[in-house]
Amino acid sequence: MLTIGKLGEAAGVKVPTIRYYEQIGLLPEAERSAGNQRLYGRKAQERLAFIRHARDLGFTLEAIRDLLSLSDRPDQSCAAADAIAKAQLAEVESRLARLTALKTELERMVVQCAGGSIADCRVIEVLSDHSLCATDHRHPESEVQS
Amino acid sequence: MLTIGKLGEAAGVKVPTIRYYEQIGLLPEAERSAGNQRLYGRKAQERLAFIRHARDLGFTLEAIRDLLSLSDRPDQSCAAADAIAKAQLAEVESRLARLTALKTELERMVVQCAGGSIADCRVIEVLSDHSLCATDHRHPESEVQS
DNA sequence: CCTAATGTCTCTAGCAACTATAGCTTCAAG
DNA sequence: CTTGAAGCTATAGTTGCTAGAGACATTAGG
Ligand SMILES: [Zn+2]
Ligand SMILES: [Zn+2]
Ligand SMILES: [Zn+2]
Ligand SMILES: [Zn+2]
Repeated sequence: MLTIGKLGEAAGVKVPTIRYYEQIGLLPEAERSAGNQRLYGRKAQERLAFIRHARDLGFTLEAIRDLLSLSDRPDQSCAAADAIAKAQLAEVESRLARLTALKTELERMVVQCAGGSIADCRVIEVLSDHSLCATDHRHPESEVQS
Repeated sequence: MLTIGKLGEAAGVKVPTIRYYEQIGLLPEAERSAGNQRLYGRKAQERLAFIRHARDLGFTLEAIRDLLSLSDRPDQSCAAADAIAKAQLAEVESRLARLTALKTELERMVVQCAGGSIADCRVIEVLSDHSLCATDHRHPESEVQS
């Protein structure tokens, strides 16, 4: 049995984060020692590692909640899990597209500025006027979820 | 002079957002009409457009605050503004690198899953074990702000 | 001129996913 | 037995908004 500190160290998760996960019901309430301190076994360790890895891959806590409850029913079809992963992939691809456009514009701004005074700064100039941009990089209004 | 609604429409910014910007001091306190409603002139319009464009390019409100106060002193050197833009470019590049790695892993997961039961689901399997990943995609620091 | 429909006002609370602080109690090493 | 690290709870702060309540202002139609 691990204390919360050891568990956090093992999983690469900060202690308050573990308590937060318990509070929102992502981790079950931990066993307690005689002195009221949390104790964790191997199952909790695996669950936390799963959460950490999914977070590292950009899944939201809501998606992770669903993935965890799916993984608790091994006999069912994995279609729902695959759908969550595909949705996450789509989300990442759309952010990638947007960031690529931003990178283009930021590079242009930075390269075009010859230095000098603010009055002649290309950075300030472009920020003041989107028509000086090469691409349409605007923030998409809404995301669709299927 | 524009009302807050017209200004928001003109700049593509929602009304509560404008009030929020005023509240945090990013926009100066607006003039008021006889009936206590906010009124905006051309200068406020330009300032809001600047903010909106910079937000679209991913700058934080803190960075925008600095950029605005720089642009209010046209005689000074633009080095500080350029530095902010370069930092933002670096930030975007690092997020791009990370998202690219995530995309790789998510694609692998999704492609490798042959369907079937959760017990055999490659998505769940990979999420349970980072050593099944092809790249090191771990979270170096901050994320989010789509 | 009156009314109904918008628009605007202030204030508060909520979202994600933590992080930080304060003021305790418990544990382990020496 | 003492001390300092680690744990506990509870609350508030972070970023950049967004949503709601309940009251006042403005505008268009009849
Ligand atoms: Zn410059
Ligand atoms: Zn632009
Ligand atoms: Zn699957
Ligand atoms: Zn991995």
